[in-house]
Amino acid sequence: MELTNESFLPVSENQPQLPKNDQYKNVPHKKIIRELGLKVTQQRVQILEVVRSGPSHFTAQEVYEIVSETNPDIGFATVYRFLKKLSEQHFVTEVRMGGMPARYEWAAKAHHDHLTCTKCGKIVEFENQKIEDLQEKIALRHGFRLTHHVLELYGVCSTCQES
Amino acid sequence: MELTNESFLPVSENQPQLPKNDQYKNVPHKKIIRELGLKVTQQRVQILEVVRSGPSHFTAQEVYEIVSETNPDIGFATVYRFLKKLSEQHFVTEVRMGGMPARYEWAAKAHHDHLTCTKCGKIVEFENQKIEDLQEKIALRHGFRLTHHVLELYGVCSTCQES
DNA sequence: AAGAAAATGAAAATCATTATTATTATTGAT
DNA sequence: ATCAATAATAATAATGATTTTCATTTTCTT
Repeated sequence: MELTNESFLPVSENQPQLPKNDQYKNVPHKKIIRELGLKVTQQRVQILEVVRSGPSHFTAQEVYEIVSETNPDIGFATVYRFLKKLSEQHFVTEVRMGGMPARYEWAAKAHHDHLTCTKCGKIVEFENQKIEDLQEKIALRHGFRLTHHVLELYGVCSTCQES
Repeated sequence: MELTNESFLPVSENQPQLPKNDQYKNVPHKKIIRELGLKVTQQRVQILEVVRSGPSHFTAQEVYEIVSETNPDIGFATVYRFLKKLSEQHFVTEVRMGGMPARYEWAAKAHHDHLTCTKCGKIVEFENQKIEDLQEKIALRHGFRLTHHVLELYGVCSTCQES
């Protein structure tokens, strides 16, 4: 496979469609990969491109399929390994539920939590500073230094309540 | 295998060692199984006995091993299937992390959340009514009827911070 | 007690995740 | 720019948790 530095990324590399409040908004993929202490490879850049500009909640399989359109030679394990690295260092958040494959989400943007409808799967994102503050307090009270958290609310959305 | 109704449960069936605030404290295992819409079997009663009086965070494997001491003929799938039923109806909470086996917890007791040390795995339980209230508010604001939630805080405990 | 329906145990099947390995690509020093 | 050292890759295979299958047994109703 022969790809020049320019050719493999149809979309601009340095300004992916990230949420406005992403603290890494203007940081190129390559820089992030280096911050992780990893070598910059085409595959990783391509994966980051999808992760940072694609849908907000994705499985490794989904990322793999999207990247495959650009680079049919990429391996699933490569995607998986890299997502794991990203989540270890909290660049992405990993959420596991039921027997489902893990879902990932670019986490460097402003933090938020999820409200999920158990009937239709609809996901609403929300943020609540009061809850965040209370969490900090609780952690401190128990002598913990907080690194991250998972808050997932489950319920039935208004549409599904009608049936 | 022949077991009478009396013999397979060395510990009293109707008053397991449950937390004081368990809303099902005085409800016999059998009644709970019926509430689930399931038939009452020895196996399910035995599993409930372990789930309700055993350790607070357990894997299916752990329950299986404990029940096996009483009933060596029980199958792992039976334990697994029943725990799944229990979690579907929120009698137990299922938490999955990393590639680890799912951990379950009797959930009918007073609700609480977890603060987990990512270094040593120590788990601290806490409850915070303010957070619960805020969650309700958020759900209502989005038109959801809340059924349950998962709040897991991760950090480093005081002991591990020293190293 | 008898029949219909559900549950069980054992095993096989599935699926997500991780490890292995031979090959290829990246990096930093020349 | 080129080279050697090192890391990353793709393709498997391996692992391990979870789920399904199915022949048999048990429960629940009548």
